[in-house]
Amino acid sequence: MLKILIVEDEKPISDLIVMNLTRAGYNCTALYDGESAADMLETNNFDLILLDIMLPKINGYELMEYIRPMNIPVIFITAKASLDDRIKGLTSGAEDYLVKPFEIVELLARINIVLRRYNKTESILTFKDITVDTENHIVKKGDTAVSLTPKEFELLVVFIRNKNITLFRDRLYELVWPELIYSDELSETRTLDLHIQRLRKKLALKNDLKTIYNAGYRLAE
Amino acid sequence: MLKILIVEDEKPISDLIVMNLTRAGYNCTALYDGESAADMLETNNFDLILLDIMLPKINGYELMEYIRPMNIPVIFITAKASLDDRIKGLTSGAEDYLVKPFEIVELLARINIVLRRYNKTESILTFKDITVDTENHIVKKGDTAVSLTPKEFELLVVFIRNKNITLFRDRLYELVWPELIYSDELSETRTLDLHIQRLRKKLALKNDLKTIYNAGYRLAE
DNA sequence: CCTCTTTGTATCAAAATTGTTTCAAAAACT
DNA sequence: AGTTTTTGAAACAATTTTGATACAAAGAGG
Repeated sequence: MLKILIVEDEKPISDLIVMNLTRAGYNCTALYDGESAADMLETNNFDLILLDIMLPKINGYELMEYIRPMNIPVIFITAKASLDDRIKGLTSGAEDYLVKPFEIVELLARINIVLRRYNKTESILTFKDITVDTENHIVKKGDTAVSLTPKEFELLVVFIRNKNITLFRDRLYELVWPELIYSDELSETRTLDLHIQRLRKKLALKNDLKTIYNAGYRLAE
Repeated sequence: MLKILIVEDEKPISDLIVMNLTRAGYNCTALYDGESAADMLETNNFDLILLDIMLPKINGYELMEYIRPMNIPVIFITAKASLDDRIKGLTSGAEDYLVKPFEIVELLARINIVLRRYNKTESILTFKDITVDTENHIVKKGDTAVSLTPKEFELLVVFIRNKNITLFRDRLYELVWPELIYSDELSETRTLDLHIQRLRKKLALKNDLKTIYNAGYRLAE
């Protein structure tokens, strides 16, 4: 499980982030000032840091200097919308930044991008009793191996990487059948439905992989 | 919660705006001159600014120059109805303008439009114990998920985005059944009533979603 | 109280969307 | 080349959503 450190002094915001990242499958640690963050980094390893600029004791920029040699990706969180800050944040070594207030979905998307860039994507994904080894293309339901075709495998990975998020039909075609999105009739093909059906059958996902009528599908716990 | 900055030196008008916007679910900050507005913008982030033209210290146009690089949408408020001002207001980068005295409903409608144009619509809406996640198409009453059909969902979103506002039948058809407004018989269809009924039943909104006889409906707390 | 207008509700069929089966073409593998 | 596997098209079935119809109930105004 990937570990994310959240350094944000506004408790409500921090809680919101922690709740959502936890639900998305990350191991979260929340701290409320720069000093304890520095301490924590002494002894613990993280895959990503979300860092507020305005912090008590040690501020975000100062902490950044401390983090840089560790080669851990950082996404800045800032309340200030000024362009200066944006530039300063990025040049000080952050991978990305978000301006408060931000959408959770936006945050999740940025985290995904940054982790991928750092090759910190997990090779073992899980959903309930389903385990997916993305490196070796092995899928297990409980202890028994399930053989999936390539497309089925891709689709499953997309769903697990986006669990609890509604994936619209368009989006799914974009992710799994990118070659189709510029051909005309996405609306007339039953391809997606077919693969959904196959996944549901092979992995007994009838109740977990939900249909969102007139929208798409969602893998929910 | 979306944050709106109101810069208006006439206290009664400012209070009126704040009261109504707060009731509509926005986080409001009221300031009474251009200088303190500029200060506030240094450190805080807003999703929209309502800006009076005639202000003490720094006037609206001058402040506008300051705001422009921040890429925050601005709606001008002006007591002057002259065409010159209209043109000047819009060309100086404002998204819209309102001439005093204006109707609150008008203001709310303009705000809605501008925020949508800037993609600053919130993805999580709430009304009492009802939560609507517009990105994931999830509706919850308390902790239990409620499944709504697409039209029901759209209608609910409209009501929550316009809570405490009476939505006239015409307006509701315009927003949820835009394809119908140019067909003739809106008056003879019971479609809206049906969906209202369904929303009331599914979400126990009998007392909150009120019928305004000979007008429309209002979702009120 | 009566009438007219407007709104609420139950029922049901049409329309839209999704699920399923079958099967042939394409791709991958011997 | 022959076999197996994978993929998606086509056709059809099932399900869900939607709105029409018809009638009941409620409000307004005399």
